[in-house]
Amino acid sequence: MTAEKLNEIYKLLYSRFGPQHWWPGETTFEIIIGAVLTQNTNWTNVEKAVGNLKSASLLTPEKIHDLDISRLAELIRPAGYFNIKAKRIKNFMNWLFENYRGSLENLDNINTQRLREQLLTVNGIGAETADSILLYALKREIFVVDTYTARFAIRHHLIDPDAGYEQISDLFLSNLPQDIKLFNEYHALIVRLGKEFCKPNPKCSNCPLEELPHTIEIDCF
DNA sequence: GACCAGGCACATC
DNA sequence: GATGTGCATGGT
Repeated sequence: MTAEKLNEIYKLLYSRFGPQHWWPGETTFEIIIGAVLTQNTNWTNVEKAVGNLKSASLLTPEKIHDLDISRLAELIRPAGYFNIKAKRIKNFMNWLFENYRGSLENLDNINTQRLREQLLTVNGIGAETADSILLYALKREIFVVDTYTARFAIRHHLIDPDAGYEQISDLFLSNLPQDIKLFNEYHALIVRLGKEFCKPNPKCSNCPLEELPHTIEIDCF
């Protein structure tokens, strides 16, 4: 039941919006940095911050690891929360250098769940950031849950309104084929839907999913 | 000027 | 274990 519904929704979203080409980033490392920078922040602000790092030719693990934290904070200022995010990026770099000699390739040998647990030990990397890194940067079979995803799942009665992160992520993982490309595109399409229609305010109108039976719930966050 | 944006950790009850 | 708060820029 849920599986069919998720499949139907996916087809509707894909036919309406087409492929979203996620994650917008040229390298694995850029995607990881972007995953931290985008925490509770508009993507256009993240692009400015990433642009600053690129212009300074600093977008490699070695350079960021060596970079002075106050300089890093200054460069990522447009992404907001720049002091805390500079710390979080540094925490990730320290983890990478202490455990994997600073090489992202060395993560390839690690089992997905074990890697997820390790990422979650890094201060500043929570469930969504870890999962974004795992799916979009490291190409693991993981479904990312963000604000848009939670709002979408609740409004369409796919999940209990006070479900936690793991529960929502499990909804997709358990009812979709285990396909990295599908997980990638589905999440990106939910975000696209969220940006254009499924907002907290104003409420949904002219939503592409309006024709779906039993899926429209106007109130709730 | 208010509201929102691809969260997270920490304090407090 | 739930609930509240700080962190901050930039677009609408």
